[in-house]
Amino acid sequence: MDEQPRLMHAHAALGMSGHPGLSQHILDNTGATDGDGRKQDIGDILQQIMTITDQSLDEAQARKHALNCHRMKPALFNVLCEIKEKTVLSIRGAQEEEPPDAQLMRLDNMLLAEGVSGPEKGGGSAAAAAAAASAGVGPDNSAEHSDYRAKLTQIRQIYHTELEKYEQACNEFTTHVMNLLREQSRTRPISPKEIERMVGIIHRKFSSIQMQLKQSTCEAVMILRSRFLDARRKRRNFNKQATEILNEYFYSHLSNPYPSEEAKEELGKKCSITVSQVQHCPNIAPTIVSNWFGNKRIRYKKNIGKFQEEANMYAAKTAVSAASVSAHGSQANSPSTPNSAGSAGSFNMSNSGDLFMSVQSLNGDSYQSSQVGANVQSQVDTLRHVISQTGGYSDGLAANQMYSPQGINANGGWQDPTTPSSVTSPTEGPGSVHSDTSN
DNA sequence: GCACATGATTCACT
DNA sequence: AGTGAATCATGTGC
Repeated sequence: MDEQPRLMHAHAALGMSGHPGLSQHILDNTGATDGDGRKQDIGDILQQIMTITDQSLDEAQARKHALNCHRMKPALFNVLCEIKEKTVLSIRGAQEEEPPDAQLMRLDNMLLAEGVSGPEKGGGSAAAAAAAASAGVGPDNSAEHSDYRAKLTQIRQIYHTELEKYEQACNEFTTHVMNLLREQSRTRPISPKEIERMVGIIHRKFSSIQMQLKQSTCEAVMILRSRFLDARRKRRNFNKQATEILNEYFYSHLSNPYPSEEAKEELGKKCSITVSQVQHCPNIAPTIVSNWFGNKRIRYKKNIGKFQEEANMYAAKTAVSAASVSAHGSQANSPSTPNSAGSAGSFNMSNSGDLFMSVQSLNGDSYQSSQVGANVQSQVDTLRHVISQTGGYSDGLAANQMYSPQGINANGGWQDPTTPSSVTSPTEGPGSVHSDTSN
């Protein structure tokens, strides 16, 4: 009900802030009801406000002091506060509460998961280990792993340094603004709530900067991670010797080219995979060997013809080795296992039956024979000779046995792929598809 | 630059 | 868990 007089007091207060004489002038005219007169007053007030900048600082301070000491000041100030509370705050009130930023939460979670934010656990080794695991690599301390860890630590350090800087700047700025507002609150109505809101605005601004920092950090981690994984994925060509060893094993176990874990490890060692491929990560050798055998089986099966020559070559090598070992009085024709070959450390003699099958396919299978040249045929003859000398197989047996090419059965699979060739059964009889035994 | 070979990865299946 | 098949990605030779 008493709104009108209060508003008029407010006008008076406005004037007071600029000029003490002016306030008196307004106060003297509070009873005026003439509209033109009021406009004239406002014009005067504005005019005087405009001239404030011309006044010296000392003079302004003196007037400010006089204002603060004015007997009407507290009452007028309260009125101003009340008016402001009813207008400005009510306008802003609606847009206060914001939902928690989902993107920021995602970034925080990711940084936490990657070991960038949160408590330090060896420079994010957990994340590095996870990355390594996802790359199909054991938790061994490979060079790439430590490199990844070092770089992640670097990112972490930069992130925390920058974050600290931002927080410090935010706090400094907030303190500064709060002091300023508190100072100003003596001369103009600034409620604690308003200061609080201002602090909130400042924090939001700074948190948006923080979010950019977090985004950049996430990007950096992603790039690092992808590079790390790419490095693990990077293919490495085996050297010739390694390929030969693997091929020898493959073709000498053609009927069942599924090396046991032991055999894989042994092959890994023999192939020097531990040196050229996985010197920092020796446990991966069996995996690499598995990869190689997996690829070999598939590709061999897909295109047997293409691999025939290779098969012959390795069969010949195996046969020659068999012959030489036989000549030295060893048990060349015994169905020893690749790993039990022990002293010689060779897989060559492990499965002469497979070799035999290679020969069979060359000689008996029309599909095979159509693809071999005269030189291969002569090689076959040589092999037969070698085999007969080693007491391996008779021509009669060879003629009676019809095998699908290289041990692949009618279904397109190898016989009993679940049986590791390193445990080739010596009890397998002559009638068996597998002709490991030498009877 | 291209084709090819081949190691590695992924996914579905058993 | 091991495997086959498909696919990707890269090294190599021309």
